[in-house]
Amino acid sequence: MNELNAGISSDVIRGYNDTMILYILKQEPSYGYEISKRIRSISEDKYIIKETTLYSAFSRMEKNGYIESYEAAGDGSGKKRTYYRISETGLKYYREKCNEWELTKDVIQRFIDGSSYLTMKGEENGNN
Amino acid sequence: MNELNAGISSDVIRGYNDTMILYILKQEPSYGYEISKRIRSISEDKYIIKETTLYSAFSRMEKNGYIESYEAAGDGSGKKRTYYRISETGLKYYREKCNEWELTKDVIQRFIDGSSYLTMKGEENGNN
DNA sequence: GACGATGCTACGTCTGTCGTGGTATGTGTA
DNA sequence: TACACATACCACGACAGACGTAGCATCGTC
Repeated sequence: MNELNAGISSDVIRGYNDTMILYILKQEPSYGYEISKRIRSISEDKYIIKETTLYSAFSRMEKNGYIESYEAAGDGSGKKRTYYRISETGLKYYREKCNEWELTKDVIQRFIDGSSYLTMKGEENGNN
Repeated sequence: MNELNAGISSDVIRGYNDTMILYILKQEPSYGYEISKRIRSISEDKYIIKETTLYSAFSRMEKNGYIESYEAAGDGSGKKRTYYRISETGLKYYREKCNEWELTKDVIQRFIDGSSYLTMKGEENGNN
């Protein structure tokens, strides 16, 4: 099955892809392919962002002024890449999303049956 | 002033409205207006579900077999209401969403600055 | 009978995600 | 030379959930 993101529905991540990308760019400028790999590795393969999602996020965020792009050749090779760096606005946006996340997480958590059902190990699904 | 849900973007909640509704119905059958108020009160006014969102969730979930509806008059009045009760499938779905939530929460958290988990500094580094 | 609270529905728009498919360069290898 | 494969990016369009707007009907009250 193509469901690489096992157990993670994109509907939840929706709206947080931008945040993830900004988190990467906050550390240092980067480009599409590498960001995609970083996200995958940070999440320990639990989340793999789709290419189209990634690039549409780039153009959206650049339009919003959260990131800026510039052309550059990578290593010794002549391969051109589009690098992105985070802007001040982007950093501010990222921090807002972090705050929002704490809030939202708290709210959703109230509607989740947590530890109790997990401890009694009563899982009847073939999900993994 | 329609921004009643201060600080909470619907993009995050997206996909978890169903879960919230099922959480309410898991306790006892209920109907639209009351569920809406329950969600508002449980979240301490931090999240207020839109009417259209609520009712479209009903029809979606009924179509999926997660809930069942029945007509009933409420209190002494002759007002007809459409009550919903959760089904076995719905309960199973709810539990899956709970599991998914724990997973997703953990993943997103890795891209968020500001919590204590950062202080322990054991994060991903040059690990690739 | 005007009003607000309750209770529900129809219709259409918007936005983020993602499937499909395409372009182009660099590297390995046979 | 040929080819596969990883890298690197993009256009197009479909889809689904959230939501804005609008409407309808009932009930209690003043």
